[in-house]
Amino acid sequence: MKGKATSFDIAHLAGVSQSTVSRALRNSPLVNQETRDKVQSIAKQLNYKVDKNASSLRQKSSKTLALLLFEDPTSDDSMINPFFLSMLGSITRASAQEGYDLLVSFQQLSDDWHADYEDTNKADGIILLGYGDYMDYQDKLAKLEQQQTHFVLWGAVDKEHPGISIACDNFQGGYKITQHLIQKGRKHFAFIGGADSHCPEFFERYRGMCHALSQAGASALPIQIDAITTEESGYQAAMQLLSTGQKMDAIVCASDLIAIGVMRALHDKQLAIPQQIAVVGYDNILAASFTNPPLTTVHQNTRLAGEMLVKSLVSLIKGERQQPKLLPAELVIRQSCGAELKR
Amino acid sequence: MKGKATSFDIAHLAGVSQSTVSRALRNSPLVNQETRDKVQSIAKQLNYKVDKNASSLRQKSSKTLALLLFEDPTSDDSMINPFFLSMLGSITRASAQEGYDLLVSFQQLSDDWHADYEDTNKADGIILLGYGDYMDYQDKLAKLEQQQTHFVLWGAVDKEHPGISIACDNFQGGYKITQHLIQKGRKHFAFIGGADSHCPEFFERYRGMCHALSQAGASALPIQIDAITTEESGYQAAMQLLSTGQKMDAIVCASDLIAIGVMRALHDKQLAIPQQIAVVGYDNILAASFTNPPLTTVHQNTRLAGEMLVKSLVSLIKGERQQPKLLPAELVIRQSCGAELKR
DNA sequence: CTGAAAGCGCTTACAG
DNA sequence: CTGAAAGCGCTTACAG
Repeated sequence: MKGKATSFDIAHLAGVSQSTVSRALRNSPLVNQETRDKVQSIAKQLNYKVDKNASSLRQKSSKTLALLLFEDPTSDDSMINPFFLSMLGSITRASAQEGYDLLVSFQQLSDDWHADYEDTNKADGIILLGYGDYMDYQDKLAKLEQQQTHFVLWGAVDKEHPGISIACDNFQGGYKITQHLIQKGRKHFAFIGGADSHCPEFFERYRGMCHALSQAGASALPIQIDAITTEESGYQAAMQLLSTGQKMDAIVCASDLIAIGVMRALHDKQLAIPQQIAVVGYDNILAASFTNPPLTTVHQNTRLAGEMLVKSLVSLIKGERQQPKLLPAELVIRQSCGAELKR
Repeated sequence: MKGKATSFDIAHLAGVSQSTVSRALRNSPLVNQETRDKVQSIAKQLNYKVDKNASSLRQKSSKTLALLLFEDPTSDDSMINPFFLSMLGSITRASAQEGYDLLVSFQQLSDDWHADYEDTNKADGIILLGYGDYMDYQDKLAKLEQQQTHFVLWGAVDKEHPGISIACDNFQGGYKITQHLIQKGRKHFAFIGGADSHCPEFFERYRGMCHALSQAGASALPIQIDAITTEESGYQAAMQLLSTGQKMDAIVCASDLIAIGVMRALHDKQLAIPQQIAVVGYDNILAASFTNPPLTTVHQNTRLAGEMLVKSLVSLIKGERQQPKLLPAELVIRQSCGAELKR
């Protein structure tokens, strides 16, 4: 036998028609048990595998999902946020569980989004993941929607924007962690991370924080300084913040990576964490439990998130209607939010 | 126009044959510049995209690579080793750069390896990644080889086993880090991690260590305790090690995750790192720079590794012969290997 | 430079 | 329960 076996080869050997082979291999109840067994055993012997290209072409479905991770335009290619890597892991697992293959690709926002996976019939649907400037890609989402692409989005749940999104409750996360700091006696807050609609996830965290603050009777809004999700950006932002000379005893960061940068800045300036300034993060990446002091943060259940994302997308592909979903945020208390203030 | 546009629709609109459309879209020099432009502009208008299933079926090449990450059988599904996640990132990037899509999947070793990606023509080649018991999958590799699957393997470069492998020089890494510890005055060594042919990567690191030791005139072999690559496993192994009561002042760990567990054990036992016992790891994951004290480790250049893996595989697919490749290991000195011994 | 035709390897109505 | 046939949407020899 030269080259790979095809269903015709099997048909020939089994003495049946090729259509019957196809049916038998797909376990069609239409075909006689005996014939089916015979065909299947020959297929196994020949190490036959159905050609997915042919099958997908014919069925107009590839049983494949595509994961698009878009990255902060400014982040160097050195490192991807560990949080997304962890999401990637859980999405991979969830896809396999649902019987779908997973295509993975990173997108620089600058690219001419070649999210062609569905247009080219390589994937049946797309999962979109990543922080980044929401305004920049909003019209790309609209375009996807208009082309009737099946897709789900990780991030901010928002009725306004196109597509189904799954997200952790960022407002709740920001609220909870701030409330905790207030209980610990903190009074003067700063927030580091983009707090506007360009960054809806960060913005929600910020709004949650403000809510907790106003509930506690704080008069002033917290100081806020922009930063993207990198350690360096967090470091720079903290330096800028400190140079203002404003009084503060707690810094809420939009992500753990930012928080790690902030802690480095505070160490450089010889400010004690948490005695002088408490620092908290968001995401609960592995490194957060090893910082000095260990970082208090908000955990997002990536396993569950990946599952929801995949399941929703699969439902969408099957033509079912889907609702956006909001997952709870969990506070992880470690030492960086710390001790009571010494007055 | 109902449904997606096909090359026939374009042919119709452009007033040429479908074959010409196909040629024009692939920029064939055979077709008249004018015709080509016309076809391409119509295609753009219709938002036409070639169907990859049809095209792959016809060309017998999918321009897709598959990445198979196999995991430690015992590791819970909670976490993938950050080192592999980082490899995954660089492989994704490298694939895109080479013009290939990337299919990602995790394999439990227990599974009936459905590495069917190439058999089903869904991928042109496979990248294999992961620690794990080498003996367990050796025959699977042999089978891949026998089926003439194109694949590259990350891990131990070894003439014996089937397939092309790319690896960091684990022997060199183990050698360098041990040598460094010897210079710092350490005398009594232990190694934590599987040191036998089931785990060729760890074994090489171990052998590098032994070489440095014997070169320095150490008489005895280091104590060695098995552990898989998880924090918990490292913790357990260290506890076991400490319970032996053996004299030691340096623990060399086969991975950072193991080292992190070992450090936790030493803290629990109130042993000062590095004053009483130095600890070093391997992989240079992000968390390693935040441990207390920061972990001395060996860095593997994942960006380069991903590139080599992808490039070698692509060459293999093109029918070129390939050689295994060995990348250098880089020592990353932090504080856990530490201060001079106080005597 | 262009077109008509064959064929990649399947799945699935249609007819029996 | 089975077979002959059509067709998924391309690419590429072949002929002109």
